[in-house]
Amino acid sequence: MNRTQIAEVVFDLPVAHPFSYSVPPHLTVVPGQRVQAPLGGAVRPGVVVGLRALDTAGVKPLAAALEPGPIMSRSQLDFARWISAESCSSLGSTSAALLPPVLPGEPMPSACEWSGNRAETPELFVGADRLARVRREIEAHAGGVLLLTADIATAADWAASLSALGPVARLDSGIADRDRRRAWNALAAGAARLAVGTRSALLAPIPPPAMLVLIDEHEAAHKPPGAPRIHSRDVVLRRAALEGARLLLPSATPSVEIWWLADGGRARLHPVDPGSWPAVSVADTRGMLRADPLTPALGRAAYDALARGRRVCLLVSRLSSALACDDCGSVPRCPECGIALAFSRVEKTLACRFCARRDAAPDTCGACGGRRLSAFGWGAERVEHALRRRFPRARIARYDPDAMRGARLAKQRQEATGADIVIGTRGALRLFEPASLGLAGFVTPDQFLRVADFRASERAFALMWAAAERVRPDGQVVIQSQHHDHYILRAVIDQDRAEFYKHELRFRAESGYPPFRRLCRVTARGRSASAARALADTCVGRLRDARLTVYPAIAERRGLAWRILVKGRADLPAHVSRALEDGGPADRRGRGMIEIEMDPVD
DNA sequence: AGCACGCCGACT
DNA sequence: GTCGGCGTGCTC
Repeated sequence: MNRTQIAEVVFDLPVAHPFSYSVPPHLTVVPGQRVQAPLGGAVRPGVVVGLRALDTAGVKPLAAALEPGPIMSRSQLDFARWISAESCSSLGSTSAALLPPVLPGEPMPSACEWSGNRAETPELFVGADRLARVRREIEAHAGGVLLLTADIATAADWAASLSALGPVARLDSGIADRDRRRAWNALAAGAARLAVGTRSALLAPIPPPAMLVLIDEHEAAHKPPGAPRIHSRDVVLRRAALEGARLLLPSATPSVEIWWLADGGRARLHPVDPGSWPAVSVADTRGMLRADPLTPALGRAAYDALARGRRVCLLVSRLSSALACDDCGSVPRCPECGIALAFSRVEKTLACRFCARRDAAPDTCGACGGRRLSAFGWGAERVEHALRRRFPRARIARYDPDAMRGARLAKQRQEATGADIVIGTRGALRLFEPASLGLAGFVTPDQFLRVADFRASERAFALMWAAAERVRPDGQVVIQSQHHDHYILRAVIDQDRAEFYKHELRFRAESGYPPFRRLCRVTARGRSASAARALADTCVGRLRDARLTVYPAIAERRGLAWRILVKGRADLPAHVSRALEDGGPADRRGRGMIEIEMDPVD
């Protein structure tokens, strides 16, 4: 029997284990190198993750090396392993998502190892001058810089702006494969010092001493669909520690997780330049908003702004799914979980998304006995109609960049750019520079406060803060709300972030939400309702056996899918993977499929 | 994820 | 009698 070298190879598949191949005598491969290997009748690209000596029984040979050397150093491969474990994604899918395209004929610069002997404290920049300060830090930094954004458009802006400081390697998918790959090589070879990208750049080789920058750390877009299911914030925190890199986090409204780190001295909050702040007021809507989306206060503010030739942005939300009392403003909440109960108009029920609680919707308000309970909806269309009647001579446009793409979006954008009044969702704020608007108005923000999601308050706070930053110092922000004393509103009125985080952290601690506990969502799908149910029951049983906090499964898609929420500590991914075995993002066991989503953001 | 091998309905 | 539906299971 021949003793040869065996290469362990992972592929872009939802399969947890590597596949073994013999290394033909004419080939030399090392861990971290990309290869071609036969699998399931076809030759597919994969990554060598290990080598060992063994007999060759029943093993096929590698077909070819895709590149002359490893694309990942030992440090990068270990780090990819960590990301894979932490996100319950396969190592193959993780590597495929975080490595540049293969280009035959390109040279392979050697990828360097990370030293990480002195861990730096992550740094928060939250003030009005945060981007200018981060830019100065980048300018002053001697080594390489990796700057990550949540979307391609922002990456393009940064690449353009940083090019004044030297060659910029763009690593996001907004540029051609060839250029992206060359940018990666330029970095590894030390020919470029500045790198800009989105999450696909998380593994990029940066010349030491490295500096990492994550723009708008709080953005949910830092955890886009697709493997690996992990927020870029968690990745850069780890990478900075391993690599001994400085990590800069500019964000007007950091995530509660990051603020908590700063509270505990594990992140450093740089001195804050508060910047200018408009007058923020709450317009009481109790008993209003039946026939008109504008309270007298907001209507007057819009009139004044238009009369002074200033622009107006009205923020609306997508449809509400919670119930509220029109008389006292109270919202039915889950007694167990503390979150607003989701209202289903069709089924006439109130349901909690976290525990499986589901009750018939009441006829009267539990707090004041009022009989007017409604899930109200002032969507963009209805608001626009009402405003056209009220301001017949104003140029009014709707803008909802998250709901459309392509030519329709471009057209809408153009109309919105020239409009006096823009009605839009959160993406509409991107149209406006800081301190440029005459008025920002929130039509029915109570819907944000009521969304059946514990992160809703964080998002509402971020949105209101972002709106206020875009209003001129002599302009106004008007928030129409029944909750005039809500801590989010107080924090925005007083321009006091700490006020928000103090309350939010107390709520999270009391209810056992992140950052104090970790969450995982397991989805069990089946062909039939009974198969799905059985699979879900199996999962719940195994997770309970692992002594994790497991909430009862909630049916979706008429019983074809079941959502299971699991709570645990920092080591939750390992426990969930072990409990469900081979748990990939879409592990098929028998007749069904399991999906594991660590730290869900929605 | 692909892709092959499996056992039950309408066609030349 | 075969062609083909997709349900199930494997890929080194």
